[in-house]
Amino acid sequence: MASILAGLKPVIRELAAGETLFASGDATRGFFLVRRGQIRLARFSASGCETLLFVAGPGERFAEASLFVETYHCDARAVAESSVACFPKSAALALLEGDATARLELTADLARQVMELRSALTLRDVRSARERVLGYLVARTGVDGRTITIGGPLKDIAAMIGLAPEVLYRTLALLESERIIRRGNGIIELT
Amino acid sequence: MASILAGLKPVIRELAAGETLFASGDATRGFFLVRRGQIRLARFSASGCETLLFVAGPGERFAEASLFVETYHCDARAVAESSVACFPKSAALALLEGDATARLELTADLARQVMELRSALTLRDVRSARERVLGYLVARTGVDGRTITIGGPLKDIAAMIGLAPEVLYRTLALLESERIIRRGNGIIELT
DNA sequence: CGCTTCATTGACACACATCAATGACAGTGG
DNA sequence: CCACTGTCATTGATGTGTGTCAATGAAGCG
Repeated sequence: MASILAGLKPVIRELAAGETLFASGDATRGFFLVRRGQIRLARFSASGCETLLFVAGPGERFAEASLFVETYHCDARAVAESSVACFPKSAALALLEGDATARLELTADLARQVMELRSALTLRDVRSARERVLGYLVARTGVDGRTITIGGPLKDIAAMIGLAPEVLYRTLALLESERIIRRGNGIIELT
Repeated sequence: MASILAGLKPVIRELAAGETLFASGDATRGFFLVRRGQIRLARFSASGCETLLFVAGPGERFAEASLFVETYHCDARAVAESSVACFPKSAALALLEGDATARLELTADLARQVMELRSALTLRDVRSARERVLGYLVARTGVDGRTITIGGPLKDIAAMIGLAPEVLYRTLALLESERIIRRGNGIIELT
């Protein structure tokens, strides 16, 4: 990911909790990378009800698609005190036109995102918490096909796979009692 | 859209209703453009339940991401008797390296897909069937911000937003009784 | 040491999935 | 032209799995 950004000079912006980065209808300035904190992307319908689109955490990019449209189509607000890097639209597009490596990389990266999102979407259709957790674990096994390293709190995983944290805790405990998984320090192992 | 196709010689393939274009695990041949009919992209989880990813209609491309991986990750089946243009992988990749217009177009399309998939994923986090259906409807309103045109059976929409068909029927009936929506011939209108 | 966040387990209610029955409708073939 | 068949839409009844609330303990942190 860093290589795509290597040729660009981002503008660092610090945001207080609750501060707005951009609003729906604003002219697009470029895409962003979260350095610290969380940015909440949401859309408000005419009737005023809010649709949460995405919550971007550290290391995640968002609004890449803004490179190709004139105005933002959602609101971006900092959940907590945050720091984001802003990559200007014109520079990013120029890089895309000029640098063969960068353009293939961005395209391939977007393609990978599409596949990952499709996988995540498929996982959500599994009703059973047990099967969904197993599906997630299998999908996240490392090269040995057995070990999953947990980076960050379990409740983040719960949010990612669309379960209440308590349900995830219970399910993991159940799977462990069935000897299907073993849990260690920041590690889960399939048996 | 035609521009991306200008430099390629697609292979035209005719499909009978129900015929499979490719299956999960098949070696990628390239991406496709629907000329006539409808192609249904779906994925089956280990437990056998189906996730509807996309229904591609005339003029729509699909499986672009396959250019960057070795095997397909979903099934493509013709809903009705259809005709698709197949753009071979190698030729498409060569075009991507050479033609700036084609490259930007494909990248923009992938970026749009990422946005749509994120929206779909976010929608799944809405527990309440009522709110989820409303969210879907709001996201699918046309230019007037009020009208949604239904192309295809309601049960396909149910699958797309992760609800049992019966629940969608019930929810729509409820919303209609509350005067929040009006239903007409293949049309839903927000009030 | 408080204070906060995370993890864990228990109890409970409710919303959704599921099964079932019926009607509407299009397509098909005799 | 009319039974026949299949799919879709609709509504009812029912069970269960998940969300939610609550209480407790553990661990990191100022």
